Amino acid sequence: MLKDILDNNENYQPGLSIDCVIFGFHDNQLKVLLIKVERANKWSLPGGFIPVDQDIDAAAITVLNSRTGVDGVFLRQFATFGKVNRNDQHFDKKTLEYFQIEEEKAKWLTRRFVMIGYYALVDFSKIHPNPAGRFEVVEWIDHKEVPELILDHREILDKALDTLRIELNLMPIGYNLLPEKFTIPELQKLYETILDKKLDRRNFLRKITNIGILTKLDEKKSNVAHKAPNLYSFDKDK
Amino acid sequence: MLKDILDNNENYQPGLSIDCVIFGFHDNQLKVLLIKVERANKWSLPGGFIPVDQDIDAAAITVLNSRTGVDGVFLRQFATFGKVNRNDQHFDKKTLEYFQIEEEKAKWLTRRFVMIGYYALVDFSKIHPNPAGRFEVVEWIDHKEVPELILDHREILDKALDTLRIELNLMPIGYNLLPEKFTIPELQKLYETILDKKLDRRNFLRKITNIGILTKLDEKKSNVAHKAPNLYSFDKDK
DNA sequence: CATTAATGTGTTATTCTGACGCAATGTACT
DNA sequence: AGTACATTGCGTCAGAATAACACATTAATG
Repeated sequence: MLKDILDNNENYQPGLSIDCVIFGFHDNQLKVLLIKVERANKWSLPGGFIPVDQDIDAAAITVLNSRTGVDGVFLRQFATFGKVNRNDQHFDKKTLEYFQIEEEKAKWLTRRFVMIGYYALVDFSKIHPNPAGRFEVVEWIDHKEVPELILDHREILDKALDTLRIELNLMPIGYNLLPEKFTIPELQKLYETILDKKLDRRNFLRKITNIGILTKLDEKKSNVAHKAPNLYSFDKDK
Repeated sequence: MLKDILDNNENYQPGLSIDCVIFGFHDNQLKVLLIKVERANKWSLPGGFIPVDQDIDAAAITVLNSRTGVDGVFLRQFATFGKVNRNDQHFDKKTLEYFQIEEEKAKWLTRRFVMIGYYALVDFSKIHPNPAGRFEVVEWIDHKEVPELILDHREILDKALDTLRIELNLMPIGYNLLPEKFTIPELQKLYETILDKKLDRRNFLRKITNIGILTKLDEKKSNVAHKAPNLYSFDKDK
């Protein structure tokens, strides 16, 4: 895969890559999809290169799709990172030998890479994390327990979360992270988890219903302890 | 200059450039700094390439500084543009011949360029637009009278303005565009011009002073018609 | 059938916002 | 000199949005 790209590196935008911060919500935790390749001892954000004949937005969709199998979801560019030392320390001599990459072609890979960051919001229940190969691990990790990441990926993840927090107040983002039918308490937990603070139940309900994008379904959640909460769905027209 | 870069193109990030949307405020107009090179019939945003040994933020500062002579001002990345057709149609055959650029090196220039957009807020009164050479025109143009621009520069300018409008509500941006001492009515005109709508004098005063970042000076504007307005300055501590 | 831990609905006080009234000031004109 | 006038400075008030809190309702559990 990597070797394919290097062998045809003239088909890819040089010194430029895309990383996706993919958020999901499960067990009242905000999860991030991280990958770890064999031989590496640190995790990283899923990323990819940019074919010269693809818009960068399209390339980002490709990255997201290849890892999660979904498309048509919320995907948004949030920042571009280009510190001088953004070269890929993964690819030291030993690794290059291991992958049987010729030194000449390695130059394409080991230069400074400018990275365009996207973040995505996906419905956790619909995703089956998809490793690109046998030597790769793809996993959902609670954003509060993210281990050390390669390069500046930690900084990038933080920036993505900052952006998410700001945009959460500007548009009804939350719905992308939940199944089609959901309860208000679930939605509130999502907001609380992202914003990392407690919200008042009653004020939250009023605010969220006042926006007018929720449809109250004639259906209640079953098999739950205590009072069964009503189910809602997102009105896509608005 | 361009030839210098091409002759040493290995020192520059390939397929990547920086454009700056530089805003100023004068005569109650929001101005944008645009440039026009000889032989071109359209205006464009000031831009530049990215030295491989410079952070992209540093490269943006260089672009800003080379055109305006100032630094240390508000400069902020707002988006990255990478549609497939973002190649520089400036450089058709005739132009390349005119600049005596060899075909081989021209390839470096005529490929698809991904562009990182920054916007800057500068104090109009301190700027002396600085053409890079004899064949270049640099001018402040009212944002409402911007002529047709090259490529997607119009779209980029619009996006910069959108971002400015949003961030105007999030942080006290206005001050970067005014001289050290200014009056509340001046500040209000600035807000009205950026947001393109009338604001109520009294409500504006209340809101802006409540933030607590303005210092009322013991000084009034002189030589003005009618009642002399009080001067304020920006409290940089906050 | 009472207990319990949730959900659904309502009330009140406070703050924020928008719309407007009026006096104070300094220039310009007669 | 005195008056008209445009603009600034300060205040008021009603309505909307927000925050804090009380109480009744529901359904699983023992």
